[in-house]
Amino acid sequence: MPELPEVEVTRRRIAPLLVGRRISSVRTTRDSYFFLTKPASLKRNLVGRDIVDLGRRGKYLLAQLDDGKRLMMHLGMTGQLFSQDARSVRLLSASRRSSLSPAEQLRFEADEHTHLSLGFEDRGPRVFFRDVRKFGKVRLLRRGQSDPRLDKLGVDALEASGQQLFRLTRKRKIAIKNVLLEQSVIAGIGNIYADEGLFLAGIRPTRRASSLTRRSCEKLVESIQEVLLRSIESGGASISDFVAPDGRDGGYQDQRRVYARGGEPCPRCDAPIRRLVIGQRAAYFCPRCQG
DNA sequence: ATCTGTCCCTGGACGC
DNA sequence: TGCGTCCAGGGACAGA
Repeated sequence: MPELPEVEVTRRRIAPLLVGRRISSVRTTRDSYFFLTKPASLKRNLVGRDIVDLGRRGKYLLAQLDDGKRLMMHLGMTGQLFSQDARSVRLLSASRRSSLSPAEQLRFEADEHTHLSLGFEDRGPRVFFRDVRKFGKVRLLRRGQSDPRLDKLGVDALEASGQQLFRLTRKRKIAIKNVLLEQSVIAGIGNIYADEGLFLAGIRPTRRASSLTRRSCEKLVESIQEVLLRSIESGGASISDFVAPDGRDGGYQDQRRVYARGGEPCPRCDAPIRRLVIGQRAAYFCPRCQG
């Protein structure tokens, strides 16, 4: 479940394998809704281009090309962007692993989930974009062209202020947790960091958004940023599929306080962590600490 | 403008 | 061992 920290860790570690290299070959799976730009068009437009920069907005990655075009990528739920040299069991399903020898498991071969594969003129390692559930997206933007998905994004979570959150929640009657998940309000927060941030701020996820005071909004944004930064430092959260571009697991899954810890004792007060479904999504919180 | 429900997808966990 | 069922969830979209 790549959220801002996982996308940022991906950006930092894949950038050295993209920026400054010239694309010489593009392989894809067959067309599907994963491709906002058709595979044939991707190939046509990418081959021969240099990548000059790799940026991030919310959970989107944007690779800047030397001709002014941009490659927009979203990792969805299970997207993995990584080097051909990466080694990780997370790059192979359990059933696939079971039919391979230990030596074979160490060599990743592009499989049916590897929707985009870039080769480079320098003949160094290829870069793969793999996504089992295909909730990810890739699109080529022409020079100066934007995408409605980017246009709708709110302020990046690392740059948000409590003041902004306060203003944007005044008319919102739904649970604060659901507002945090809206990328049009603050971009980059997903289920894990919404729960973790709310825990750190001592705010119950079901709390009606408009009932938060200015002070609570400030505390909440500070808490979310603290959690996001700590996760980036630890390499992101490898709870199910996330793996860094070099094949390393993140470390934040072990630091998490409440997310996916239903029934376990609260790290602050020992009360059992509760699990609720809010807006069709699981939410974890401490019923005692989060008043 | 805001909110709710549904859908896309696949692998893994779990129960029988 | 194998099969069926449920769950995970980011985001687009339709309809209230």
